[in-house]
Amino acid sequence: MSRPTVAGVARAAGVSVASVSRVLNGLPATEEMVERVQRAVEELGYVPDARARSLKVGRTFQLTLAVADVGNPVYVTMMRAVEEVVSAAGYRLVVTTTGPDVVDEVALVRGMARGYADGLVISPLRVDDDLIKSIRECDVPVVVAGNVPASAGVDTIRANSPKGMLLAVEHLLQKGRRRIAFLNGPRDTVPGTARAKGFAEAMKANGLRPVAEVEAADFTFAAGREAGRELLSGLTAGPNRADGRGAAAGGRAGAGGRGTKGRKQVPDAVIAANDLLAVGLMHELAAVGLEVPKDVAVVGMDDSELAEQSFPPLTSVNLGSAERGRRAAELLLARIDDDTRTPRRIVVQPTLSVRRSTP
Amino acid sequence: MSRPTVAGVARAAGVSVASVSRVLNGLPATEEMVERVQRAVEELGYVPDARARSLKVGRTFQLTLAVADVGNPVYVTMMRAVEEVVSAAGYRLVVTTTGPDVVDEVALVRGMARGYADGLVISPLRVDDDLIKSIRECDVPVVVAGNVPASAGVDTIRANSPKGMLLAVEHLLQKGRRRIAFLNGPRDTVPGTARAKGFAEAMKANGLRPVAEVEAADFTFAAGREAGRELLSGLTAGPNRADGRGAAAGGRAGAGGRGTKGRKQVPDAVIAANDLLAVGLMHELAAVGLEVPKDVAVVGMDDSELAEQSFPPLTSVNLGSAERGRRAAELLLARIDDDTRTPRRIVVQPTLSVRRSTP
DNA sequence: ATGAAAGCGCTAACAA
DNA sequence: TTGTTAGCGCTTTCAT
Repeated sequence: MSRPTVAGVARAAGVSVASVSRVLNGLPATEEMVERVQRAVEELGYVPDARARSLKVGRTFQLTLAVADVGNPVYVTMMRAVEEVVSAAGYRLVVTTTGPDVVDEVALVRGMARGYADGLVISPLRVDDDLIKSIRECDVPVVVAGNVPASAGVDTIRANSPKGMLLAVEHLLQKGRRRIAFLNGPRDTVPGTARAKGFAEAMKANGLRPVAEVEAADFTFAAGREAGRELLSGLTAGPNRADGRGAAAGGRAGAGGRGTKGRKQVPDAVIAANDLLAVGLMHELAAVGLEVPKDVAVVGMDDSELAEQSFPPLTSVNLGSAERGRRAAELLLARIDDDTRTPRRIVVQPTLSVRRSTP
Repeated sequence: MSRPTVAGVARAAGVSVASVSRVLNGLPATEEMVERVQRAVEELGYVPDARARSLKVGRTFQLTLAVADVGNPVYVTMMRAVEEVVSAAGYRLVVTTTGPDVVDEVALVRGMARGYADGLVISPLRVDDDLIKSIRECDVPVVVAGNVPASAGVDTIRANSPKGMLLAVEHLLQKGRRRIAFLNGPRDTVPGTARAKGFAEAMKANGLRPVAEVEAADFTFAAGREAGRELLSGLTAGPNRADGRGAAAGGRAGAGGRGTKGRKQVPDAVIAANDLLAVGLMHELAAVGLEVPKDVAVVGMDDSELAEQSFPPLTSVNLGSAERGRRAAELLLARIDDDTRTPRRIVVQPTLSVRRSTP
């Protein structure tokens, strides 16, 4: 036979469906009533149907967290923080993956109207007007963990990348490194843009010019290796290299040719836009016989679990992923509670986690 | 104003709700009808409510994947594989975390009766009779990615840990390493038990006795470091160590005292029960000045993304996480399709991914 | 081909 | 305090 419903429980207990519902929801009832219902529930193994319930009450008590890539350890940190807050508030958290394309992000936000959950925390990799529009029009509250324009009018928790870059640059400077290169992720992403801007500002503020800049195709380990290879081949290639790769790479390598001496310099430090890229780079450094941190210091960003797992452990800018996750969740809960509050934009300040990849 | 419903669309289009539903579901209708409904849908920005729909049709077109720890990279691999299969079949995948306790796993399985999804893939860390019972009684199909007894009568995809251990041991042997130690995870877990058994068998089959065995508190990096420290302190401690840690550690360190010469041996190889533990161990090896692979070779298990990210890259037993994920998803879809088929138990065979952590 | 109406399982008025 | 009943938004007979 099929799953029992309130009606089945009511029949078994010899009471009305309303009474069953009341007991189940802890509303006032006589002791005997509670007793009878609970026994019937027990006997039948009754479990209420969340869909029917949410159809009626208009809430699912589920919240969704959408991230671009489950393989990026920064999301692990964030997920844990969000989970903690929402489960404490009695919500179930479900995680979905969007992939790197903005159209998939938009589809996900639009899809929230189907009633899967009562709210959404999304950390978008790429943002366009469509996405912002879909967020504003979304039937359920959305908070963005990432950078969207203030004009968008949505709740936002974001990191302070420029400040983080400043921490990284000044730390390196303090350690006597001045030939700093930058390994960014795709510049057409939200973090990619922010990091690029932050890096440029931080260097300028300290009177430095980048030794080289390369852009990885993704915020992944594999892309980090590839871009790292590009960065290094442009620098270690002799003037009369046969295969011409050095020149080719130099062509894509931003400021690579504009060293202070008018020719290429080997960097004594590299800042990577996230930890995965940094670790990828370190593999390439090892491959060409450069030692970290002796020959080249490396700084990552995100201060994810990977930073302490990597070898040598990676100095990394902590952009507050845990705190951003926590506060994003809190903001979402607050908005679910009161949808009229004006959108907030919270900025979480970075710190630097110094480990052995810098001297 | 509120979200539009079929009724609203019907009114706007000047047709009946039934016709709206039909057009939305691609059932036969005149061209004009389709046209009118679609325009109304467009205008109102109508999105059907998935809860109401699933309440009626009895299906959610959502599938759940439950893992113990999102921080474990082996689940990333599995998640990707599952996602690919289920999305190709038109299902949405949602991921939830159970945590390490069996009671939480049971609660999750029981909770599936609420109708969150049409099926569940669960990779349980710990299994007891309650869990098996809950799986058997679950209202929606469940497939287990892990090892449960055949008597449980549930669909299962599991790895072949013993075979994997054999690959690891024989690889080390072939590289001339014979003083092999074992760094396991908690033995009261499914993988912990399987690995321990497999390791013992593989060693015995090759006429070897373990140099040491330690058990980490969790399958995490931190626990790997701690257990690694224990392993090494038991071995590097002199006979008259002042703080007594060497002895204490030796006490917990399984066969640590039963070397072939009647006293402790320094291992020339360590097999770890997963990649996170292996990486944690490598940090401790470095801390005491032992080089990988020169002094000590290290083999991990899972062949996760971390194995190639680690430095040196980690030789790891590929237990087929991607294939297990893929086949688990396929099995789930098949069972949703036909709930009468007899439960299958599929075993995925391991391979060895040799990297630089072994000579 | 289209419309009217029943009903999925639940909760919340309202009535008793 | 308890029971009766309407209805959440949708699909699906059953008539037309």
